[in-house]
Amino acid sequence: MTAAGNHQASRSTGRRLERAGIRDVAAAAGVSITTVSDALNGKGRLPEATRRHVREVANRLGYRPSAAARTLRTGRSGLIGLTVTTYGEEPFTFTEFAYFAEMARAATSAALARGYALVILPASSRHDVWSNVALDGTVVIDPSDHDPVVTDLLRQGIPVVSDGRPTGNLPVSAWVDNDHEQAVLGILDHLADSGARRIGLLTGTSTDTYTRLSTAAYLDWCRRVGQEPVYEAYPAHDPCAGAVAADRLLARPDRPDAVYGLFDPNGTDLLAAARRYGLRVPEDLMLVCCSERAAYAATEPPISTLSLKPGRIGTAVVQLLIDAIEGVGGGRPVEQVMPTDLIIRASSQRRPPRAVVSAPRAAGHG
Amino acid sequence: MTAAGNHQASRSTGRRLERAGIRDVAAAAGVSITTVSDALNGKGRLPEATRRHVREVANRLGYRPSAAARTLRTGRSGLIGLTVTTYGEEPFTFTEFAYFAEMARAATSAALARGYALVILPASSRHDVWSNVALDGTVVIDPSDHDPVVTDLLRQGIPVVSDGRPTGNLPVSAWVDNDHEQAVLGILDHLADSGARRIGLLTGTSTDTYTRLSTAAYLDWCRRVGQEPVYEAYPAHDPCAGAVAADRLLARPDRPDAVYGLFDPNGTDLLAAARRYGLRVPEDLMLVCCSERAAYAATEPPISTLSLKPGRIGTAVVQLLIDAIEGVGGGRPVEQVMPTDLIIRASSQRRPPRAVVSAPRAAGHG
DNA sequence: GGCTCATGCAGAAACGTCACTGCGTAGGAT
DNA sequence: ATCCTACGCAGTGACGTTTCTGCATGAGCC
Repeated sequence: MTAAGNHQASRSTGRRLERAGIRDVAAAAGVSITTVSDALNGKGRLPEATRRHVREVANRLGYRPSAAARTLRTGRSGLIGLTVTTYGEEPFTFTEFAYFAEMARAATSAALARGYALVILPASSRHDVWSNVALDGTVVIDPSDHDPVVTDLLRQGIPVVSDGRPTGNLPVSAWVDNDHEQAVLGILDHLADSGARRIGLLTGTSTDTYTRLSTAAYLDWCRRVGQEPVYEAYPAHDPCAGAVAADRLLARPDRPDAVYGLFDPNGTDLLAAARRYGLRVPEDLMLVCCSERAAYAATEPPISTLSLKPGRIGTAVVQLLIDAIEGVGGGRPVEQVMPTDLIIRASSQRRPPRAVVSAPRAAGHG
Repeated sequence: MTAAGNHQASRSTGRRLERAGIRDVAAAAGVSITTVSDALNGKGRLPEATRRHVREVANRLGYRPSAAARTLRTGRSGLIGLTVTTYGEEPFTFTEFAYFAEMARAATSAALARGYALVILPASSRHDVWSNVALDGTVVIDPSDHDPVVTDLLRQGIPVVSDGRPTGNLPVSAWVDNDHEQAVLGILDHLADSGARRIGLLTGTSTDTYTRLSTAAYLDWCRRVGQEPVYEAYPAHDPCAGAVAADRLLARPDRPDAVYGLFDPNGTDLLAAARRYGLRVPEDLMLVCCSERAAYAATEPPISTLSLKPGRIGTAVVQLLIDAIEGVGGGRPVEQVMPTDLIIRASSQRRPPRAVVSAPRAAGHG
């Protein structure tokens, strides 16, 4: 008696009747396991009649292939991780909430369209959770310098694509990022065009690429147009520090008449600070900040924002990752730079003179 | 020569050196596979010295147990699905975006704390994606009447917990929902307390439980206090229809002096409609709507909202689901009703008389 | 008519883990 | 001295697929 014979026997007798397996289908259809597998997966050399018959029987038995077994055998799970950096206990960063939500939405769509599903895995999760799920690849948002999880994944040969240029020399498989320099230059030009004479920057103290590139672009622009830089830096992960920094920036003797804030809450913080100093927006102070919040369209006045288009980023990141998983397009690292969108609202446009009733300001252009 | 012997031999020779398996650890540690498994999983009867040694070797080899193999063997994947109903192509409903985002955030946290990860799976996803991932259970948000995916999962014996009472007699394992009647009654009482004489309702035409219960509670309240109901219903999934319905409601001869809108965009829609008719909020018209949008705190005036506390719901749903998966707490269906939060802002509070300069209104309380 | 070759399918070996069974040994009880 | 038990570990069979290999059968060709 062969091992297979033993197996069949034990199966037909002592088994509690759970889901139908491929063996059950094979038996019911009067064919072999191989034939069932081939028929359902469109492989092998089978006449259409056999395929149809097998499909029919499988359907009748309500057969669902075991994802676990398939994954074990093929080495592919069809799952990709979505890792989001965390600052506290909670999985998402508060300040980047809208960004993440939109990005995740797009990523989910893109993954689904190619037959993959997304698993949400905060970087801070317990290690056992990470190793408990079979991932074909991972998207990681703003990986920190030498992220242990990322290096671990890469060492296992699992592709990792990052949203945001990786800092240090984290050897990710590919990355997607916005053109931050271009974005900052565009904003500064826009503010200057609107009549700003001295443009300030609210930036961060951390060394991540976004902050670095944006600040560098600002300093560069200042040098080019001959403006003395006016900026305050604060730890971006601390919301209170942001409000304080906004206040400090407007309290300076060389107070700017326009400010760009690099982080999501800067808009409201700057608006509040402006109110405290009796500055009208945009007459006395023009504002732009980088944010995805729809709420900035409804503030008084509405605040111009730089959108990083997280949807586009999410889609691109997933496409790149799946390409890497499936071995499409070489195997070399890919770098993709995406444009941003400047949404111009009232806060960065001086009202047309005809509607302005207030007295001309001293700082007004002369 | 035994089969195992064969196996070992083929392994030591022709295998391409990928990740270390449990066998490699066993060999390196000089123990059996069983011992490795027991040592790492805290089972069996092993002295602490052996456990430590095995752990050490495993660590040195960078051993990561194969999630797929473990899932296949144990029947547990540690994955739970998060299904969200879709109206269009995109995975999330636009009008419930903020709700979903917050709910998903909390659900992710709760799942992670118990060693599970969340997989995002829109209900409309291709069937092959669903059957390609081994789920221990699923959270489904607002399941429709006889959702084929849900019934399919249940037939497979996979626990399903729903956010929102299931319509029809969908036999979910458990559900969590807000106390919608209580919420509506609370809002109506609040508006009446603030001086509203005729409270209108903006509701939906669909038959989901939320709409049904809320509308019924409204009608009930009207009957009790002796007010003639004033409401407009529209297909909630169509944002344009919402704006039209808001307009219609304010155009009626028996125009209400306060309105509660059941859906997220109703606040802005009603505000816009009020402006068109020259109605001041809250002096001429008080507004409340059900929404999680933070933006309603920054509108002019800020709009009172009913928060369903999606975070609490998400946590509860996941706890219930994992309890069901792990067989905790009987196996009987559980129903859990959660309270809501009414966030009172300017739109539903008549300004204190001292600050009001405008002429007394005809509808003023007599 | 024997040869090759394509066709249609069956057998069986993995994939890597967990858990059941079982076996030898040491130490305490009788 | 003998038996019993607890201990520490090894062997091995699933879990349910996919896939490589291989065996028949019948058709086409010289």
